Amino acid sequence: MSFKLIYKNKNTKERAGVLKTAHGDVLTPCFVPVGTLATIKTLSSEEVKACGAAMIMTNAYHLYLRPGRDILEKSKGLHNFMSWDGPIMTDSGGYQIFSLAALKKIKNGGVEFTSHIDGSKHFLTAEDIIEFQSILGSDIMMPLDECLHYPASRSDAEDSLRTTFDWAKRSKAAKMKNGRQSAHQLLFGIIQGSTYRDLRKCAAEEIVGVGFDGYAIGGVAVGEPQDLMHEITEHTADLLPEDKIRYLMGVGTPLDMLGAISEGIDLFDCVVPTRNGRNGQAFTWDGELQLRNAPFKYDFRPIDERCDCHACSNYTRAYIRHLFNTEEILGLRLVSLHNIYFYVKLIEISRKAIIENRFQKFREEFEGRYNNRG
RNA sequence: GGGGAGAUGGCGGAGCAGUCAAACGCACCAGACUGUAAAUCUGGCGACUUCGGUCUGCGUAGGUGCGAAUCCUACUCUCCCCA
Repeated sequence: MSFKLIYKNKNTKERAGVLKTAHGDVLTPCFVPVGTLATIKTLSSEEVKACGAAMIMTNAYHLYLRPGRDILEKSKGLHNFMSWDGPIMTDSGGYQIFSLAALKKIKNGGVEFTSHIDGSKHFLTAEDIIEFQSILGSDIMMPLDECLHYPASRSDAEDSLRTTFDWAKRSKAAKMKNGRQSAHQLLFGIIQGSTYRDLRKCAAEEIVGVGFDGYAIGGVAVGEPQDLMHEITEHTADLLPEDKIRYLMGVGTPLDMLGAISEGIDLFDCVVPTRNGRNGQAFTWDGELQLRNAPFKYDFRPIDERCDCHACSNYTRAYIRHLFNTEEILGLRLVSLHNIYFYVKLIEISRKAIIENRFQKFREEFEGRYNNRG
């Protein structure tokens, strides 16, 4: 058993648990920062750790292109390569089929794509992706899947589901075949199905039927309205076994995450705190700040007066605005650092509230304050 | 003293009779960003506006012409070269 449920409210759906991995335990709910190219952009592994992040995510597809298999093999895996000794999850490249659609073609057993770097052609099967992730030595592997845009036609969603299911089975078989080399690695199943409730149900049954160490809900936050995203998330989460970890892929904003926790989600990853941070947006207990904006010119308070992260303990909004204004790299770093710290803290505090049976009240208070910015 | 070049919106800099409220860049002001081809992208940037327009505008003052940032005259100011 890799996942243990520690607390589950009888009337509501939020849960607290612990996921055991080869590089340590992950307390859930948990937010996982995204470091696609084996770096949480602008931050060192030590800094990310200091933010309190328990686990990070990188991307197999991107690392396959650069630095490539050879270097990762010779560096003795990803943990060693990037000096991160905690748990690592690796995304397969399924999202890149979505985001780099023009460069991709789904063929029997895998995906053919044109490298966005040098234009070279590659064909990767579901098995290749698993094998590569075993070279990376990640603690959690994701199978190749297809993530559709919103809106997707029903027939596209059905076709895509068949592909994703086929890849899921092949991924699991490939992992089994790897034997001892992958024995310490977890493999999650991904539930797709776009916005079609019955397809989500069908996908959940099939994927759960194959049996994975955890279950991911994919294909959300791809352009659909917020309400719909939550509706699909809750509906899909309800279809998953209670004793397995549930991962909502690519979500989200602070409000999205608290909503999803209420829908029974345990794990999140999202680029928002880092990408938006690099673009000058800071997340605080009082809402979001666009630190590049003129009103911060003379604002000598920290980003968030309630935050004790490195950036908030030492620097002011006026200074950070100045750094953005002058395109100094430190600005990107300080806001990225704060945002990750804030995300991690928010979910940590949520976990505590869940265990103390007061999560809904906490969420209400947080939302009230967060939306009432000023 | 002689000869030459030029003055365009916050700055740099196109335009050289109509399609010019004036390219482009910078600066400035906003907005977006959800399993990262993102330190990126989008929009605004004379005034007023019932959002259709209206007015004021390309050093200053006149003039030509249906029409001028664009042509002519004078003036003011800058820069370069020669003494």
